[in-house]
Amino acid sequence: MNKRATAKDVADAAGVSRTTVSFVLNNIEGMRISEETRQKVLQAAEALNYHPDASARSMVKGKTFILGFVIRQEPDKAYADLLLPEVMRGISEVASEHGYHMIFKPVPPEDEKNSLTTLFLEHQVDGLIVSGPLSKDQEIVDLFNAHAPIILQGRIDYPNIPSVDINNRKAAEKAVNHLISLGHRQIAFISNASLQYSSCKDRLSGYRRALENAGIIYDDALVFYGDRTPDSGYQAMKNILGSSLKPSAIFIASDTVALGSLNTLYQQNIRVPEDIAIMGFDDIPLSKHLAPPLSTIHIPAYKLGWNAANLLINWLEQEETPQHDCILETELIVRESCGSRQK
Amino acid sequence: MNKRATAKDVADAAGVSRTTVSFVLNNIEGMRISEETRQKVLQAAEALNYHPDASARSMVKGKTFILGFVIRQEPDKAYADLLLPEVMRGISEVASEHGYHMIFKPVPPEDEKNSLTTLFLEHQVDGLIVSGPLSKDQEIVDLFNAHAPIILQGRIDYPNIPSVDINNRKAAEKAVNHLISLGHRQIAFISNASLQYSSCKDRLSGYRRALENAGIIYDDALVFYGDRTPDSGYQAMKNILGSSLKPSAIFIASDTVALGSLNTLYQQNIRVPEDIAIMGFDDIPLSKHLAPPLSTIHIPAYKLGWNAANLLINWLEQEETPQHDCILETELIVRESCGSRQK
DNA sequence: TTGTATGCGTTATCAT
DNA sequence: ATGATAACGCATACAA
Repeated sequence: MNKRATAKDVADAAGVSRTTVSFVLNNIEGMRISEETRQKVLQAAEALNYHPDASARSMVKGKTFILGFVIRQEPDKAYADLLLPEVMRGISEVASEHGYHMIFKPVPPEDEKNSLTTLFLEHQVDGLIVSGPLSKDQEIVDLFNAHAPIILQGRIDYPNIPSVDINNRKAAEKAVNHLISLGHRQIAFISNASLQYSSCKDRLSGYRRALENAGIIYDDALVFYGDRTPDSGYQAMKNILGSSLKPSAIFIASDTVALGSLNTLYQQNIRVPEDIAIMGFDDIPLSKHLAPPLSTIHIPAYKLGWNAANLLINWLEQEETPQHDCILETELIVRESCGSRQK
Repeated sequence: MNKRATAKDVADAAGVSRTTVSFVLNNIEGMRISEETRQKVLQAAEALNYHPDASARSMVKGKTFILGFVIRQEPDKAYADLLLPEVMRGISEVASEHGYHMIFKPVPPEDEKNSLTTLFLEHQVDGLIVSGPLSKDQEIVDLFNAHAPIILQGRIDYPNIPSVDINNRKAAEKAVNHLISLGHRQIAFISNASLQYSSCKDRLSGYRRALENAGIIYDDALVFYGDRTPDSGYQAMKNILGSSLKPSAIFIASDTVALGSLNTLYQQNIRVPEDIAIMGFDDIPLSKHLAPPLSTIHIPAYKLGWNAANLLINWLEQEETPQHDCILETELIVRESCGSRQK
């Protein structure tokens, strides 16, 4: 890149001072500038293709105009999340509108060199949106208490940290109720991941609650665990089929995990939904294209990102911490994998 | 966030000058500093939790330490690309190792306010990795001629711009050869997207070449177009089935598009591979979990990103433009969707 | 071996 | 209405 024009160059070209240039270009209210100089400056800037230097600007403003979107997971898991791109799209759209950029980064907990705190300390970002935290995450708590602008996408076991989320328990309950309404009583559960994550805990509790409301006894033996990957779903399903359990339906709390489970069933020539009903969770973009199309719970991923970014930017610009969590509605999507009512 | 400590604070605490602090912290070679002051500075920095301010550092160094990863597509299409997360992972891993951050952004061509050039002019990034360019992209050419550090992930019709890519033609040929070796002669083609993209053009030409090498006459009527989405594959497949054509195999130059096509077949009770053979392209993470598991061409997405980032950072640090393109190998993945040899 | 002085490109506070 | 000038936090050439 050839050398860029500075404000001084524009000033020289227009025959005014740097201050005037700054006033004109930033549209300062108080100062009334003669239309003549105004035009001169504008033209000079245009001619020299002047754009303010981001570093210089951010140094003097004390702001980077950069939002961090960080995932509390190992990179391979983080990037495998099929809902993430939609969340990112929501964030970056809002960011873009407000003149912010977004840096994306997996930052697993307990990573010394690469902490959330460092991002603030080095002043790389103005604020953070943190996705998929563990229930206990002391660093987030500390940061919040130090008044760092930080929005959770998810939930942790600590009050008052502004968050954008869905009601996982309620959504899971909705999913299992659907299965129950279809006549299923023996319903297995495959968790999306370990119960260290609050979303997993909440989905399990929704499953349990739906069962109990229907007078079905909750049975630990029917609960299995995935780790967000199709492979884990493949394995979990094998375990179920290999056991003496004969569930007529399975609620899998992640479409991605369900993908692997479906694969097991395909291999063993077990038909869905004729032989077994499958209910997913997440509504990843391809669930509707699976064979059979997967019934699931729709998560408004784009809106999740959109809301998180808006809360954060509002916080940054208005200097006020959001007072309320933002809980978005989920939707039961009935496709074909659960079939219709059992005889 | 409470006020951060500056180099001056560290200097005061250690009882030395700011210069000394800088020397110690940046490990300047020439200057030999007494071990005593060295320790004093280190301890003071530690105690104050000092981290250099990114904006200030980048202003004085004339570098942002930020890499831009931009997609030449509309946001909704860009974020729907299921291979992208792996490419990002490759980039961000390398970036991270070298102390760079990555900003990700869809920047469609012809977007006035949001151009690649602006990113450089405002000095938001040190360099760019541009994914999925159209064959003709004047802005990229101009930028390259102005010596902007820019790596293509893909190819455009202009020589010498450093790029990281696969050999799309050869890969497509490989895929179609497999179909031919299985005994298929009537092979339809669904393009991943419009031929404005060179990857699409190249895949089509590979298809054509394989046909001709096998003495099969190329027929325009067998060529259909997707637009990277499952929906477009769904529609294309409907068109094929609705026509008088009766291909025994279809090469779909995108697994994502194939997903939709598979859905059409499922709905119409057409079995894969018994009734029709399907070959994909991309090897997105879930292709192996589909029913049936999809035969496809594996693209080393992570390595694509990894190489692009390495080339770019090398360019930035060594000040030398890469001289050679980096063409990565693809691999034919045989799973179940093509079946075995036809009788 | 360490300190002084200057510059990076902006914005913003003062005078004029 | 416009122009000097200071300040932001850091790195570094030069001086001591």
